[in-house]
Amino acid sequence: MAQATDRLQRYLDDELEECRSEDVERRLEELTTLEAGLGMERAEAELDVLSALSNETRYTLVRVLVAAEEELCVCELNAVVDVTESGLSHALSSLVEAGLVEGRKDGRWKKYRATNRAVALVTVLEGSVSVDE
Amino acid sequence: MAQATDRLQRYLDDELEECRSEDVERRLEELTTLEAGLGMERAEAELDVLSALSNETRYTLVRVLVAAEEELCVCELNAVVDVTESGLSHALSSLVEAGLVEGRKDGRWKKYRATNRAVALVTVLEGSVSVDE
DNA sequence: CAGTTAATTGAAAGAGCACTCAAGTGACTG
DNA sequence: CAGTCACTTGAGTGCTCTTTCAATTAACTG
Repeated sequence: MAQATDRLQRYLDDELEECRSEDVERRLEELTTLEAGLGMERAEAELDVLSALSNETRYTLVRVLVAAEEELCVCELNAVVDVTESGLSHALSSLVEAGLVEGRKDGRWKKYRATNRAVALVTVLEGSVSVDE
Repeated sequence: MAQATDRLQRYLDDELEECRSEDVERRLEELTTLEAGLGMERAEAELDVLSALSNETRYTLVRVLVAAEEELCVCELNAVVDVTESGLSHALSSLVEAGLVEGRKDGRWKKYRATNRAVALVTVLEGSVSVDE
């Protein structure tokens, strides 16, 4: 990290006309503040949500449940993803943990539906990712 | 898959009063339509974006760049993440590929800034992930 | 133009994940 | 209450992905 601050010092030397070591200190502090920004634990929670979504099987499940706008049975979801029953169960469990779907037992069937969080995220993703790539 | 459709048949038998094999066919078709929904290539693009974001190093970089609201030099970014110079470069390259940041060379320094896509996603994430977890 | 500096690239190791298989739980059914 | 069915859980394994090291490119500097 010593070398890293050296480089930062040279950079600030370039940007500002002159640069004292206090300027480097201040810039480092600014950067740290940016990173802290919203709390660390919150950033971690967001990362958990992203991790849950960033997998073909799980993202497909979420997309389908959001599009369905109703709860679907595990046996129905089994038809849309290409994994074993067990794999599907694991996937759904991750999504529940991330707060992206909710499960409800109905007799011997189990039904899942998308949460508001899932709807919001999928909507923005579909809006912000354009076709040209 | 034969067993899977058997289960779906029994499920629909339960849900509807009666159920013929055509009903199963129809339901399967509906589910496939839900999955196809927006094009497959679009879903893949979205998944690429999610994969790029779902990593601590990369997500931190995006959050910082979004919060900064200006371009930052690689040497500044080096101060906020805990990887080698090389690791940082790899991370930024992934983010560029996903359309989440843009790079610009300025003399011997290189500066990166967040794209609109990144701003939109981070904003929604921060909004939809509540503190209570 | 030789030397230093900023950043990138490729290869290879190490860690982390997503599957599957086998076994288990809870709920209906005859 | 024994059997079947729907789904879940845990352990193990192969594979992907992140990171680092070493080498390279590109730009300024004396």
